[in-house]
Amino acid sequence: MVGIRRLADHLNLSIGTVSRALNGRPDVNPETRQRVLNAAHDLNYVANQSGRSLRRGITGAIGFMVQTGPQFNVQGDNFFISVFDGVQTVLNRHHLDLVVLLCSASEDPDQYLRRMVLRGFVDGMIISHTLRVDPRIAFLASRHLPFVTLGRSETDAGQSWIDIDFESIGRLAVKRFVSRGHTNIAVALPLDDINLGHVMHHAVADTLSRHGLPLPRENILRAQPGEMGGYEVAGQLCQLTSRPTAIVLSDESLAIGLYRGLIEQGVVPGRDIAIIGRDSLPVRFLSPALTRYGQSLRDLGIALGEALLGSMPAYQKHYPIGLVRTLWPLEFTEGDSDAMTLGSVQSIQP
Amino acid sequence: MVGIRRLADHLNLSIGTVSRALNGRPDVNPETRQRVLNAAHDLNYVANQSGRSLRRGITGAIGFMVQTGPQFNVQGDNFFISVFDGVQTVLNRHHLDLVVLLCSASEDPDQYLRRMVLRGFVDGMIISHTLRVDPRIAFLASRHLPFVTLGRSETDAGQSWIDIDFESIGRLAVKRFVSRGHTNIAVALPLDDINLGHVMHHAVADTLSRHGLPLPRENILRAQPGEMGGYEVAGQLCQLTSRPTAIVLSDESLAIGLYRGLIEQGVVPGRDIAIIGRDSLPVRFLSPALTRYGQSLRDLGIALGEALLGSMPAYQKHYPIGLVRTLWPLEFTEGDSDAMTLGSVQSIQP
DNA sequence: CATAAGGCCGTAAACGTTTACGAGAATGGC
DNA sequence: GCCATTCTCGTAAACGTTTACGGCCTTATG
Repeated sequence: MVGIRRLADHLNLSIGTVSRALNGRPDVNPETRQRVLNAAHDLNYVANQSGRSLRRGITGAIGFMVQTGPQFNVQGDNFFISVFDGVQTVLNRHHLDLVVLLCSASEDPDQYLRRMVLRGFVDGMIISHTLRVDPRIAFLASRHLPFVTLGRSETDAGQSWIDIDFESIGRLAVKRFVSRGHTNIAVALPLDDINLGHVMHHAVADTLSRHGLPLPRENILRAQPGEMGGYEVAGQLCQLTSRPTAIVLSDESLAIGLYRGLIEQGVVPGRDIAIIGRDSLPVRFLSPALTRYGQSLRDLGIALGEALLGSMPAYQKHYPIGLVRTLWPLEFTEGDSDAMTLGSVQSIQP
Repeated sequence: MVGIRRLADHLNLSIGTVSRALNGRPDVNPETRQRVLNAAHDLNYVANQSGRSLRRGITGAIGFMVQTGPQFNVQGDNFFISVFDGVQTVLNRHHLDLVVLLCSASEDPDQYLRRMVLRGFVDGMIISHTLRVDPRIAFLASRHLPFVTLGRSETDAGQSWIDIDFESIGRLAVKRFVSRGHTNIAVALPLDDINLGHVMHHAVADTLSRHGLPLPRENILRAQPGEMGGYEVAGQLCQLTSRPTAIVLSDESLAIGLYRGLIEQGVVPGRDIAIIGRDSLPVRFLSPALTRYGQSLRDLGIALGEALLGSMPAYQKHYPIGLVRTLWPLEFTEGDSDAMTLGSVQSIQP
C-alpha cells in the first residue's frame, strides 16, 4: 500500500507539498505539481479514504437507502436501477460516489439508517419509500446531514423532495374512464401507510365525487407491489358483487399479474375491463398494450442528485437551486387496455 | 457529533479505557464496562468509521459491484436484489455491511473497481458479470483484497467462485427437446463475451452432437438480456429459412419479449414452438406457463457471503470452508411452453 | 513483612491525510 | 540598497480511533 509518505520520499518532497499538489491548491509550483501528478499515477497512488475523511470530515460518498422485501416495490422492477443511474451521473461530475444501502425486510429501517449515518459513512443521503409519518426525516434533520427524499411525507423538516405525481395519475385516469362511460371504477393501492397510497386515494375519490360518482369502500383494493399483488387484485376484483368496469393501478408491475389473473377468470383486459397502469419495462410487453403513465426515471435520478447537491453547502455554488419540491410530471402512453367504451358515453369537459 | 473524548469526559475515564470497554477487551472492570455501554447508548455514541478504519486498517464494509446498462442483466430483474438480500444476512451476523457499487455503462468497469479498492472503501469485494478474460480478477488478487466472483472466468487467481450451472441448463433442455422429437433446436445467448454464453454454447452444441443433431450457426441467437432482447429473438427466429421448433433461453427475462414477438408473428408458444427459459418473478406470470430452470437467489447470496468470509482471515474461524467453487444447482419447473411433441417422438435414455 | 502476580486504568503513539503557519528565496518598487 | 510582496515549500498539528506499554493498587504467596 503506497501512501503519501512514500510518494513524498520518492519525489524528495514533503508530504505537505505533495498533498497540496494533488488537491489543486494554488501555492505550489506548476512544474512540481506536474511531477507529483506523474509520480502519483506511476505509483498507483490513491489517497486513503479513511485518512482523508478523518481529516476533512467528509467521505465523498452519498448514500441511497432503499428497503427490500415484499412490501416494497424493489423486486422485479427496474425503477431503482434507473434512478440510481441518474443520481450517479450527477455525483460523478463532482467525484462523489453513490453507495446503495439496502435495508432488508428483517431490519428496522430507522435503526439501519441511524447506524449508517452515525458511523459517518456518507456525506449525504437520499431516502425513498417515505411514510406518511417518517421518523427517518426527523433523525436526519437532527443530525444536520444533507438529505433529500424521494417521496413526500407529512413529517417535514424543510428538506428538498421529489415525488411522483400520483395525484395526477389518479385524477387523469378517473377522468378518462368517466369520459368513456365508466361509472363503477376501482383503484389498487399499496398496503402500507406509504404516502403515495394516501395521495392517490384522495385524488381518485375527489375526482369521482366531482363527477357525482361514488367510490365504494370495496373498490379500494389493497395490493402488495409486484406481479403477485396484481394477481391477487384480479381475485378480489372478480369477487365483488358488482365487478368494476375500470381500474387504475398505483404500482408499476401490478398489471402483469392482473392480466394473468383476469384471463384465468375469463375477463379480458381491454374488452371486459378497462385498465390504466404505470409504466415499467416488463409491462411494455403486455398484450393488449397497457395504457399507462410513466416517467423518465433516469431524469428523476438526475433531479434528485442535483437537489441533494443543492442542499450541501460545498456544492451550492454549482447548484443554486434552493429548496426543491417537485411533483415529477408524467408521460401518458395510450394502449389498448382501456380501449373499450361503455353504453352511456357522456361527453365530459376536460 | 459526540466522539469518544466526550464520552470519556462524561464518565470521568480515559479514552483508552472507554475504547477497551466498548470493544470487549478483557482488561476492564465489568462494572466499568457496563457504565460505559450505558453512557454510550444514552449519548448516542457510535464510533466514527474513519477514525476506526484508519487505525485498524479495516472498514467493516463489503462491496458488491454490479454493472448497469443494457448489456447487463440488471434492469427489470429481481436477480440482484435477491442475491443482495442473501449476502446481507450473512454479513449482518458479523456487523459487516453491504454497499452496492453500481458501475454505470458509461464508465470503464476496471477503472471503477480500481478506484473503489484503492480508496480503501471496502474490506472485501464480490464482483459479478465475469468475463471470459477479466482483468478485475488479476487486479483484486494483486491487491491482496479478499474477493469472490459470481461467475467463473478463465482468468483464475485462485479465488472462490460460485456460478450458476448454465451447462446443465443447456444439457437438460436439449435432452428434453430431443426426447419430444425436436431436431431443429435453437439457443439464445448473451451478446458479449460473458462467460456464461461460452459455457452454455458448448453444452448445447455438445449435447446435440451426442444425439447426432447439428447446431447450425444461425440457430445460435445473440440477444441482449431483458424483455427487448427476447422480442428481437422472436424476429430473428421467424426470419430463419427453417424455423426451429424449440429454443432454450439463457436469460431470465427474455421469455416475456419472446412471447410477445412470437404471438405478433402468429407463432403460439407451446403449440408452434417449444420454449424453455429461466425463472424470474415477472416470467412466472406468462401464459402459457413457461417451463424453466431457476435457482434460489437468496440462498445463492448466502453462499456467496459465506464464501467471501471464508476467504477473509479475520472470519475464517467461523467459516472454515476453504476454497469454494460451486456450480449452483437448478430447480426445474415444468410449464406448458414446451408441452408439444413432434411427429417422430423417439425414446431417449436419460 | 516482603515480594510476586494480577486486575484495572491512564498515557501516548500510531494510522494517512489535510491545512494553518511560518520560513526562505526570489522578485519588484522606491 | 532596502523593504514589501509574492512564490514555493517544509513543519507540525490536528481529525477520532485503537492498542502497546507502564504504573498503581490490591491480593495472594512465601
